[in-house]
Amino acid sequence: MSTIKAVADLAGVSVGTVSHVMTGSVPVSEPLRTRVLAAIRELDYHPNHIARSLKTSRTRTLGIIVPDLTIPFFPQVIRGAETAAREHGYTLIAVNSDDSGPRQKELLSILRSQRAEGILLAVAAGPAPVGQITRMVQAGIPVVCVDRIPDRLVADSVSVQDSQAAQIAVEHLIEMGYRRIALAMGPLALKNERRRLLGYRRALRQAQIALERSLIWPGNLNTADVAASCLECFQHRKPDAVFATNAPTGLGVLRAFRDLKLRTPEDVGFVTFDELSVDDLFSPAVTTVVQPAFDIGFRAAEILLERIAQPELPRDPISVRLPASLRVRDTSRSRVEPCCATQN
Amino acid sequence: MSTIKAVADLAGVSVGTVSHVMTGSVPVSEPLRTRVLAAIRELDYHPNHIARSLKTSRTRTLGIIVPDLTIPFFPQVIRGAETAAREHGYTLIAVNSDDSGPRQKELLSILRSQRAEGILLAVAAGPAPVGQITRMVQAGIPVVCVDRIPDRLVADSVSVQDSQAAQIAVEHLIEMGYRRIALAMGPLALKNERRRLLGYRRALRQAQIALERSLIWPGNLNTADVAASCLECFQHRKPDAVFATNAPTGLGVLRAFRDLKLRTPEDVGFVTFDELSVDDLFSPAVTTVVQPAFDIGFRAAEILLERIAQPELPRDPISVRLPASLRVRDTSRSRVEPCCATQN
DNA sequence: CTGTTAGCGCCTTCAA
DNA sequence: TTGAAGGCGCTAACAG
Repeated sequence: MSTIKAVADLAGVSVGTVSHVMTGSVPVSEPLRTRVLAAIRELDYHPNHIARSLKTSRTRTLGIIVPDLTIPFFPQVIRGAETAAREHGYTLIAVNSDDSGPRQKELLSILRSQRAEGILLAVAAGPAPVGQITRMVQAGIPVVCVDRIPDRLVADSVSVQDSQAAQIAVEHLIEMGYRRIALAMGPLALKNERRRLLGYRRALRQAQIALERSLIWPGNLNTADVAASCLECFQHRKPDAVFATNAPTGLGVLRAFRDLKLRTPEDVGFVTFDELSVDDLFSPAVTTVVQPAFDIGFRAAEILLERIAQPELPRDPISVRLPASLRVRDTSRSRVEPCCATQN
Repeated sequence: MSTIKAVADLAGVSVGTVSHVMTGSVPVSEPLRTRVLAAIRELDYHPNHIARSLKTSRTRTLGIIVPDLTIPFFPQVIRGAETAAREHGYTLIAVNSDDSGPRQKELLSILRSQRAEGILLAVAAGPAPVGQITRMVQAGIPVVCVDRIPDRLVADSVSVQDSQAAQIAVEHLIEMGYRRIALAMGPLALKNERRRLLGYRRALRQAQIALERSLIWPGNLNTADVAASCLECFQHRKPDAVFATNAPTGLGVLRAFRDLKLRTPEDVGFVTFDELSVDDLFSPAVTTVVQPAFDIGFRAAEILLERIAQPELPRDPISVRLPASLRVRDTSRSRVEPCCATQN
């Protein structure tokens, strides 16, 4: 691997001159410029970012920690963040926490050692070590939370308008004629889930439907477990529709439907957060609350980059909440009023 | 951000001693050890990987370039590679090339500047600059190709057994009673696609079915385009089954079926490479050639790490071809012999 | 066992 | 406009 010195020698100039043509910070005469450029090509020289970073203490690197890259939502967030990062000459490095608190801690530490200039974080569902994050921010490494918003943490965050999203979903079900609407949700420890519950309650209240505690089913984000407990729940008090507040839960509910031989929407209505299948080609075509995943990543990265660019301004935490949209498909078409579906 | 010197000062030792307790390369007496550890915690010290790398010229970082993170196949490959990397104390950084040759070139350059110690590469579909890759390998940065194997490039590679995978899919269709089997495939410029074509031909030959040129439909990996041209193809000579050699193409074919109001398997049989939907919950449940995506990533990373560990051994290129499996579902059950489906 | 010190490759004053 | 030189934070001899 050739060094700046090798280039300088070959071009017959000093390392300083080579550096100048590379950074463009100081003007260099055309003949020297040309010779340097030729030497660079000749040697297939790739400047050592490591050394540059050590000198400048700028790595131009952002980190993003997600629970699991194979959940379709996150790659989109990453693409959004990557796009924003690239526009500013930054590289994004993505890692998985497996929803494990300890692993997240370790990753945060690694990223910090790598001197990532800022971090996008979809917090692990487990007990989150808020202290570490606070310390990072205090140490001058901005952190922006995406999607998952941890409790008790004052930080920038970008996510969907949880309660509004849940509300439109439930309102839609109500409009379709459903009344006994169950809420299959994730752990109440997650703020997002609590806010989705809020939207659910609000929709019911506005429709003057009494809330039934037994129709609220908290889960653990594990599809198999959700499927099992959902079977259980259906024994007791059968709802006429189910709204799932996240994708793993939604899949679990669908599995339970299959095992119970329940058809949607004939036997039970269904709406879920997040696209469960790749395309509209498959049935049941599930009515879905679609999050602006790319935009969430993009906006979060923009905020992060701004914090990096202006570290001295300790403004109040920025909270961006982007609207979700409802994609009405087959699973929520009521038997009662089959022709009133509001498509979009 | 505190430095090793700050830790040394606080602990009342020299920087060398701190370094020793961190790396464990040299024994340190217990009392000093304790004091150093305390100082590290006290200062929330995170060793600067940048500086360490500059000194040791080891970054313990691997790069992986994929066409598009949002294609479900790749996150699994990445998880596999990440797992292997982690077992060896390496970090994996993943980036998207958008199937663009120039972008891939740029990423390779960035990764090289970052001093990634090795690179996993799923080459962009466009014209691939083989020279750059060869140069990297010559410069001592091993490259292992995953999934996509470029032409005219002598390099390590890990992918699925393309021809075998295609063959079992087509054999299955034949066994199900289909005879006029169309092949919806990607560009012939990709070696993988050519090998899948080979498997198709072999299956037909062994079943003594004549090959019909008009039933081979090369495409461009774009779902919408495939759907359109597939409609076209169906005008001419209607096959009784279609085998798609990759996921975007498979989706395109399904769209065409929908537009043509063709049902599977009643009107036409269908098998595709790669899972199209998340779960078995959706219909049509598509018979699928499943690639061992995680293992592909895992094995590729292992080979890469071995190359890194033993740079001096210029062995012949390693080519690993992992077997795919056929997941038989509904779209390939023949009307002719409805009860003979070989489940697995 | 512990401390000292010379660079790793680069950027950036500062002089010339 | 160009060159020389210090030092970023750390590790790895080496000396004590």
